[in-house]
Amino acid sequence: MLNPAADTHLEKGIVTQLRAYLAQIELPDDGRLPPERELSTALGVSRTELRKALDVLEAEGQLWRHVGKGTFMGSRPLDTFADIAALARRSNPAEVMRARIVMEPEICRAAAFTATPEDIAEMRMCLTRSRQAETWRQYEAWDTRLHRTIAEASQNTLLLGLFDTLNAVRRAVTWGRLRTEPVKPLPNHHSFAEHEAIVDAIEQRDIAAAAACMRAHLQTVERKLLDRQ
Amino acid sequence: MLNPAADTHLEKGIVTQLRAYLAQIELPDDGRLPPERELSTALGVSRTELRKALDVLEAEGQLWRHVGKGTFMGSRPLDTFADIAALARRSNPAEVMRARIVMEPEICRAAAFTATPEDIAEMRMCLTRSRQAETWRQYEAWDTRLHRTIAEASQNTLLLGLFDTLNAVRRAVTWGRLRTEPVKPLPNHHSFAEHEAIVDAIEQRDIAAAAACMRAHLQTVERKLLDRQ
DNA sequence: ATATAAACCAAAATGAAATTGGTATCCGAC
DNA sequence: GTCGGATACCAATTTCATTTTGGTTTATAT
Repeated sequence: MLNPAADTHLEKGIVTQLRAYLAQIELPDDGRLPPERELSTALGVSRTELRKALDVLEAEGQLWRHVGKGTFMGSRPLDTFADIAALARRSNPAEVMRARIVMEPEICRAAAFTATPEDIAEMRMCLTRSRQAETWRQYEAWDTRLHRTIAEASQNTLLLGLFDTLNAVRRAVTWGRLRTEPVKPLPNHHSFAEHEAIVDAIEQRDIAAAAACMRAHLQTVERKLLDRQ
Repeated sequence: MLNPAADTHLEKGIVTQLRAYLAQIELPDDGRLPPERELSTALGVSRTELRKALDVLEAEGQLWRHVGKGTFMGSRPLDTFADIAALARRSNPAEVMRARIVMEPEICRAAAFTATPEDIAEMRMCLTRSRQAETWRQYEAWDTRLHRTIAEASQNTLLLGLFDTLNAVRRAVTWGRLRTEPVKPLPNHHSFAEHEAIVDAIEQRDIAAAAACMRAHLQTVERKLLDRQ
């Protein structure tokens, strides 16, 4: 290796050799090609050199790689974070509350316009059931269902899907000591009146009030989370 | 067991016994309760009888069960379809526009508060690049990137994830003839001024204006879609 | 200096084994 | 005969250890 030009030429040679190999090889449906360790012996080059060549092709966008998965021809599938677990891993309770405050009032605004009497009846049922709850767990179940019923009432599949995603992340995020203690919710719990104000606004088709009440409610929830030592 | 009334009474006794047990027991976060085999020995009843009691509570909606998973307090989680393809299949352009009008103005409002100068610089770049676009395709690329930069500027991973999901559905939904024709965007295209108003508002930290401008922009987009024959 | 081989790491896939709600069967008690 | 209890079995699901895979480091030789 006296000459750096010869060196470069050799590396490029591996790239072209790899290109030729990939052009002739029969690939499975998912475009996955053999693991690096196989490929290197098949091409008669060291794994280090093969990886350099793969780096080039990856930079060109001809293939993509992922640890544990393998190396694939074509472009990487959209890594849209629709993955609940991945989202929950990167997020935290503060973000969840902020996201709820951003989304739910507007969903509630839409729902005030589109909710059917049947929707509203279900909301009322959630209200009474949550008041009758004997444990925090039961209360939370009816609270969650109320919020989802409102999202359903928006009559928008996509909004409902986004709401569900948010909710799934909320459940998956680690709340730690923020969790409620195992005591029965008191009758003067702030959420009762706030929930009723929301449903009232929806029933009266007071669109602005519906959004405002939902926002106020969620802000109270957020504040209570911070208050708890 | 000479008396059928006594029989019935005994069964109800198991139900109330189970209710009392569930009220006192400490449940894990997911509301899962011990497997039937444990529960039956813990309560000193046969599995058959326990299952009858569980059937009652399940009919009441107090709990739900699933083979292999277990028995859980509360109501069955609705199968959230966070799957992009499934969402796109059930949705349509109208829903996509409505969802954008619900979400993006509020995300924009948050971004006006949290955007860094670097974020704003990137938004400005998107503005100039979209003006220079030679094709609709290029224009859309920069338009999409502008909207996503705004979502990034909200500094909320979860909101960004929801925005990405919405965007993925938007791309996946069938637009048909609503698609733009392959002509270069005209310099007086409505979006240019609207985009600049949005970025201006964000830069001046005019939170209300940022939300309002984004809402106005998306409403214009929606109207233009309807105008086109 | 550079390339190679080897070892190691964490993410992901894989597969066997255990768990769990649901169901059928058999047996005994009344 | 009917009903409850015990047992065994089934299929869906989870759990856990193992393997595979791309990425990284280290040591060695030329």
